[in-house]
Amino acid sequence: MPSPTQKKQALSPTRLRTRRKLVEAALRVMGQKGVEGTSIAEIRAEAGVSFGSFYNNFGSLEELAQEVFAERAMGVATELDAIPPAESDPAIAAARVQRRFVELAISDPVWGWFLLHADAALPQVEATFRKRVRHDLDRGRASGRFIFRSLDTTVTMTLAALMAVMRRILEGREPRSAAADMVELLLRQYGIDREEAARIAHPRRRATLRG
Amino acid sequence: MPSPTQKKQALSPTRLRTRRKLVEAALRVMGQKGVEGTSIAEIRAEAGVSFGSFYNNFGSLEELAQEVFAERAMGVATELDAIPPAESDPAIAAARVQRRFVELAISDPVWGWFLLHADAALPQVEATFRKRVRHDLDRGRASGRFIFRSLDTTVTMTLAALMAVMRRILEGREPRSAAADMVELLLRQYGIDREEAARIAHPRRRATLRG
DNA sequence: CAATTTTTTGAGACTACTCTCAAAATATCG
DNA sequence: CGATATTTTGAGAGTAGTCTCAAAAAATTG
Repeated sequence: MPSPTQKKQALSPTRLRTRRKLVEAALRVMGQKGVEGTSIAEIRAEAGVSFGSFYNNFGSLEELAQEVFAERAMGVATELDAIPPAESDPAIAAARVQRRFVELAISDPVWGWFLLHADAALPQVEATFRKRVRHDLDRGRASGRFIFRSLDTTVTMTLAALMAVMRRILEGREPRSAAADMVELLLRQYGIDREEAARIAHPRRRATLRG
Repeated sequence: MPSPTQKKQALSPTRLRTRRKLVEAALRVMGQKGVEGTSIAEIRAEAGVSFGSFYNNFGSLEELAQEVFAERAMGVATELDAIPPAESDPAIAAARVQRRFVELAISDPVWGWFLLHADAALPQVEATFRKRVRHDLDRGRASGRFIFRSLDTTVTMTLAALMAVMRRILEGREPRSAAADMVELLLRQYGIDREEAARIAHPRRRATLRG
């Protein structure tokens, strides 16, 4: 037994392969049926390993789900950090990150659906994204670019918008262009005026509005 | 057996009392554990009736959940329709309805939690509220008061905001005042400018903003 | 390659739930 | 009140899933 202070006892290649099968199977199955709607039996079957192997690697379904999220989320974070090499305008930076986040999910629906289900089931998911959004909005406000009363409420609404619009697009109920429309509405929330919000959210399109 | 065309064969008082017990038990238990996280066994126990009586009244948990929602939602709709006796400004009307909606839920947390869980589990819930929000926003846009690109996306974001802010307040993570802050941000989304959004969302408070 | 350690395997014990139905209780009615 | 119809009851059969552990298989090591 590894001592509790030892964070990672190097895992044998064999064990690592089994873990990998489970993590990948979990991403697929949980993406389809939700974290709570999935049984260990299903994941074990999809992964092609035995019950024993599941328990040899994870203590519960939730632990496995957390591992799936942790692995993928790290990749997404790296991707998002790489976008604006050095963008000084918080509005442009936020717009790019938000838009890319939604587009990542819709270009990889298995991940997108997993994320939506995990968001409802794992507190860690909301906490992770909340931290990042809060940081971005706080900087924008500190610089005077964003104007709003409550940081918490603005963060809550931003996260809710990201997830809801992502879901609607994945369901095929809204077009991909909804991502840019969402960004425009979020910028307005942050106190950016209508014309500028349109320009930033739709860099190429003419900023015409019905209304 | 009543013919399928007959919508409602009048239910006997005895049967009605059993239904009532089940509906009220379901509201409580599902509010706490979620629609999907609740078993028939739990509700039956909470209601103090037998398994047989459950099946004599409802075909499934989901059917019972729908009945709970249908009954309560009707009451809420009536309440919301009664608010602005004749408010012509769509912005003021929307602000009042949205704020009252959140306040209804937080003043009756059992209902609030049921609603949040049901929103995730029953398609009918989202459909019901969506219809109403869509109607209100569409009128506001037609009158020229609201300006936005996509009605669908704006509706999606509004519903997401209502549910998310309601949840955060019920969790005790945001103050009750978050409801008004939310309304202010939603009005900005609809194209109302900052000063006016502040005035409408916070009728009594001085409209001072940090930023 | 034989001994040792690690990992996998899956049948089986257990738990939790769903759904049924014959009998009992209750309500209704002439 | 006695006869009939309605409703409730709960034990029990069936299903689906969790978790365990002794034995088998595979990997590692001297």
